Amino acid sequence: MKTTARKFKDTVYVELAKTAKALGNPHRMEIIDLLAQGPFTVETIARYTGMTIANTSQHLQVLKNAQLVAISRKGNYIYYQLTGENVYAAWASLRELGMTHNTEVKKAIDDYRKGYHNGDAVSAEELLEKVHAGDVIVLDVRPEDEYHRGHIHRAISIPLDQLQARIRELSKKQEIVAYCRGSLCMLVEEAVTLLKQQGYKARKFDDGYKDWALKGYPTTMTM
Amino acid sequence: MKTTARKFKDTVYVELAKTAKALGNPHRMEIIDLLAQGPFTVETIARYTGMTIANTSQHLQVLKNAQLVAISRKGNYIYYQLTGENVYAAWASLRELGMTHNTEVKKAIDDYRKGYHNGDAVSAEELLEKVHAGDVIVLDVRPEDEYHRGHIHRAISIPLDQLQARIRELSKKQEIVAYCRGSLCMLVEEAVTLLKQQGYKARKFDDGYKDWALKGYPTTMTM
DNA sequence: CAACTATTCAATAAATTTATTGAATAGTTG
DNA sequence: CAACTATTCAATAAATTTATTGAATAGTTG
Repeated sequence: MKTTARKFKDTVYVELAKTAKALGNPHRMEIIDLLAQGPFTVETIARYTGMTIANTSQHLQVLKNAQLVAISRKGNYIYYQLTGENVYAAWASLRELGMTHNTEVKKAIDDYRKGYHNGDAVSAEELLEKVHAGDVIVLDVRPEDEYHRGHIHRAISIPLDQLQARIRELSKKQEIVAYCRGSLCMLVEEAVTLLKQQGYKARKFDDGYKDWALKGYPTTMTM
Repeated sequence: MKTTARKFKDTVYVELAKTAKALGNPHRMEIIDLLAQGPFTVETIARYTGMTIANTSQHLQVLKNAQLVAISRKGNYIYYQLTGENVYAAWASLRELGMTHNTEVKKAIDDYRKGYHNGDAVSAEELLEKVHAGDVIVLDVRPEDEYHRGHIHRAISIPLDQLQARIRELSKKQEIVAYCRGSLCMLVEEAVTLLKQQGYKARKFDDGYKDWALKGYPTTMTM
């Protein structure tokens, strides 16, 4: 009886460690972060992370073997995607852990944010109220395809690289809350800085799209 | 600007990967699982996990460097403990991920549970209602010191190894819900089997103490 | 402060992980 | 079905992780 219990534990811990190990590499961390936004091809992932295609493929195989990502074919391309919500949930709780416990991470975030002067962030609860009340422009600054795959309810899309050109579409009278992927995505900082420089009432959302969706707050797809 | 963003990301992903890596070893997984119950000495941890003292110490150093555990001295002994709740939270979400996605883990749990025939488990919500209503005996079968460090509100303590001797303390008329550490702790299975054999109305709690406490459900300390 | 004891350290060998290169493969398109 | 292209594979070298052993250390107790 005791030995069976020991064997059971051994199996479980070995397997859980494999999952953690699959996450335990900087490149794979970044891949998961990216794939949380939706499916991407090996080529896109490689370009995004600055790795070679072969190396990217290797890391994707590791994630696939750990059953953290799955593939689907569309035409000539293979798309990689997370196998489920709890993959991102686990990733997010590691990020959370890092952000509260890891001195280096805290320092890096502080340093980076210090470069901008964007004031206080809007919390998810606060934003939810504002969305319900309808007295806010919610601005999605991610690339357009990510917006179409899913965005905060009633948000409008102006990707960061088009923001300067399309800034007139926004009103200077209404409050604007901008958001991007998550608490490690800094597109939103650039967006808010740009908006404020030009006299818009802009604030940033504290979390990102995925965290919003994970809370079960209202989202929309337009595919 | 772009390069700074890249550098920021690199730092963060490298650090997050370190945290994941610190969790990415079967022994360390088990250590975290144990430390979630409270502080323990190197010697105790070594005995519990079946490792040598030196090797246990090495693994504890890894966890300490990753800021997942911290030490405190009491008399001649050094006690190791988790640095915070989100360490267990991250561990638990990895466990959750394993339990839903990992075929080996699911198989191991099924096989092990199959050895017992304890019927359906009681969910946390269900148990909370029962506790409020007061029409249930909540039975903590963990070692007594873990009980004293914190237990489900109104639970009584009979460690598994004393259960046979002290079984008369329980009533055959009232429903008994037994629990132990968590969803990977199998003490509760043995306890429920024993109780049912002797004619008690026993069921098992689906989660464990830590998961209950993490939900913010009522607990008591008796130290 | 001497004796004691829990814990850590340093060195080492074996095992595993990682990135790179160039070739192979598998699937699609017309 | 031939040509094409995205992706994977196999081999390799360098780097990292792991367990073990025996010695060293740091802190406590009386």
